[in-house]
Amino acid sequence: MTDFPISEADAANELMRLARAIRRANLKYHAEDAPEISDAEYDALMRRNAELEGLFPHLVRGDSPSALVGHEVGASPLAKVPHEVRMMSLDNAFSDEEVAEFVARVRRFLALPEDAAVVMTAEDKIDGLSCSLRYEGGRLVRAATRGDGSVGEDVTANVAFIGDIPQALVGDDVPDVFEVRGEVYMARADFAALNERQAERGEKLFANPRNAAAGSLRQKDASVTAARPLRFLAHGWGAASAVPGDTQFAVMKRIEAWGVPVSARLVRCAGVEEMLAQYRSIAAARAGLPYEIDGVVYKVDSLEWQGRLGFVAKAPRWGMAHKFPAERAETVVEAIDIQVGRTGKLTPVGRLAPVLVGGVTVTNVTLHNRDEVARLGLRVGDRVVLQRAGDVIPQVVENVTRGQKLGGVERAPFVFPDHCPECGSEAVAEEGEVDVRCTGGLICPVQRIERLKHFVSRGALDIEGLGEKSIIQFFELGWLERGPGDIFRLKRRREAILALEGWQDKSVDNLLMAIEAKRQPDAARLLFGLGIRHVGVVTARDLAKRFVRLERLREEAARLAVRRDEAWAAYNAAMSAVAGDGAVTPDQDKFARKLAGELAGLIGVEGVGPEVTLGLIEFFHEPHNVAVWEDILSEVSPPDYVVEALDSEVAGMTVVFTGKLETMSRDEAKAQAERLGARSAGSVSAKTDLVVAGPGAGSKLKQAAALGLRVIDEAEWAAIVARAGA
DNA sequence: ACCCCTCGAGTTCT
DNA sequence: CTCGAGGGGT
Repeated sequence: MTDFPISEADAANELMRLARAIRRANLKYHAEDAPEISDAEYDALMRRNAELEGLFPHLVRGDSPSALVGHEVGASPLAKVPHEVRMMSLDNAFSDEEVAEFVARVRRFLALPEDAAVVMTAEDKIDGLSCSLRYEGGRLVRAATRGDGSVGEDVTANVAFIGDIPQALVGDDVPDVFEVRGEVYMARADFAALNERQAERGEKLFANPRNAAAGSLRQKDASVTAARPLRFLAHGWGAASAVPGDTQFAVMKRIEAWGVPVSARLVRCAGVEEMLAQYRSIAAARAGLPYEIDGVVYKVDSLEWQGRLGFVAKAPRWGMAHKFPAERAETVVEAIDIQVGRTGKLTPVGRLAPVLVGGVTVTNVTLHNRDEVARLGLRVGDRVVLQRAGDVIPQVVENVTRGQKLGGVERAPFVFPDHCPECGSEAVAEEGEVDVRCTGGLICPVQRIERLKHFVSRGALDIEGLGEKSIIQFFELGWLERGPGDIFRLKRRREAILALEGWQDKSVDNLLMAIEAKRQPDAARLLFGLGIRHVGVVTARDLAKRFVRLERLREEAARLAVRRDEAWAAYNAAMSAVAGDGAVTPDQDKFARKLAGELAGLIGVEGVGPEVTLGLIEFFHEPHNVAVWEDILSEVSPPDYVVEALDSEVAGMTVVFTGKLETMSRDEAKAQAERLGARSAGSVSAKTDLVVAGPGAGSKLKQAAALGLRVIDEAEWAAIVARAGA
């Protein structure tokens, strides 16, 4: 026997550490464009790994880095750049009423009196692509596209050719760090000239200036960008070590003074009337502007108010885009197909004679559901008016030939199917529901594929390079038979994948690397990826926050399932003498609802009511789901879900606000609690840690007293917030 | 018993 | 982006 210089146990240990270190290095290298270790160090790790694997072939790990090529793997055309401050989008308004509503909402949230003046800025909204320019010490160090809002793409080299974007900001008040945010766009005249050139050279034409700008900026080869006439207008800022002013308007003026263009139509408005006047003035000027715009953006001018208003899921509460009416077009519905989604929902889709709407050719349009088709009285062959809602998703506005014969020929009405077109199972609409669903569940191959797609999708595990095509391909080969866990076993099929058409060494490595990178997935994303009914991104996050480890959530769901079954059995035993059995009686239904409500109370997460609770119980009750879940957990281990919150004395507490609050609205108080790492609940219970009571508090205060809870007033709350430094 | 808001689910095209 | 529906407040 050979005398090894290292024991087998030590080698196994070291291999594990190496796998982890190399994985981490790869991640840093690709995802964040900020390598932690040098190439030489990286190579040393790889060599040591290969050496140990040579000594102990039976210790080669399933996730061995040696199966994967190194640093160049996963290299996408443009490097990823995380945004220090998320790039948000804005809520849209399409009518004067919605604008008035927006101002009223701001007033309500800030608890301002009805007649208090709310100053807003207004400016034209350019149809380009958002870009963030980071200046450090006044010099441009990085330019990034918006991406998904959290992570964008590095276009630093590309924007070097945009004359509007200075390489350095000029002024004695330029902060150390300042990110200018704005829109990269192509002027109309330049767009026309570019397309002319493209036509002359027989190259592809761009559909509109927006696409031309996007295509020109996101180039791996920056020299292509150099030849394209791009421009830039600032409309805000992101991360900043200091903000030069206390109003939106003042800061924009400073940015302009530092040398970055700002819209000439940026103004301040004293109220709804002035905002709408500005909207109309910009709308009138629209055709004569050098660039394309799709609306007007309003922002609360006071930065202090902006801070208090904060954000909802993906947009600030202090801004709004007032869009121009959408362009419309007419076309013919040539067919109506039925699609099956991951939840089994049957969605009718109209196949259209191609038509240009708002700069894009549209050939498909969702018809949503059975009722919508009926509402439009839609039959194959009808002419319809289309518009792109919010200038993006096409929708049918009107059926022009409703009920008419076509060339004297009567057409059959569209019959919505009562069986799944994919698996033949019965398709039904639940009592009181609009959606028709395939009842096949996991029998239905399309549902299974859709669930897999959901699992790897951007909001869930976000496995790059595993798209619809590959999923279908692998699924049909039976490689994803057991469920999402199979994805993590694909590496055993490396050779088999390589043998498939369209797969090269490099693409397989990229894929396997992307999969390996998700061995420690974010618990909330994993939970979301399971596709539990009514559990979306937000709820998944809230649940993960509450349970920290997903296994605890599963246990709780299992406990609740037992509780439900017992309560249900007891109820039916007691009632059987009276009601008899058969279909669910109204009383039974009422009891079931009440029971679900009580169980929801035990979960104790805001936003999780009876329906969501039932979704959780049923998911973890179904043996097949549990098997899938355990299978996934045998492959991945999500770290405990701990959210970083501002350090405060109420972190981890459950706070209830009651009574009238004087200096802030309820929503604002709740948002503050979240920021301090506390949960805000709607009602007082034994789980409540702290009650913030304003004047006029009633039953909740009594309850709090009965439970002996700590009760404070608004001023004390404000002090806690201040101490946390929020 | 309602009303408002937020969340979930499905979808378009490049 | 829009729609419907769930949750929570009034």
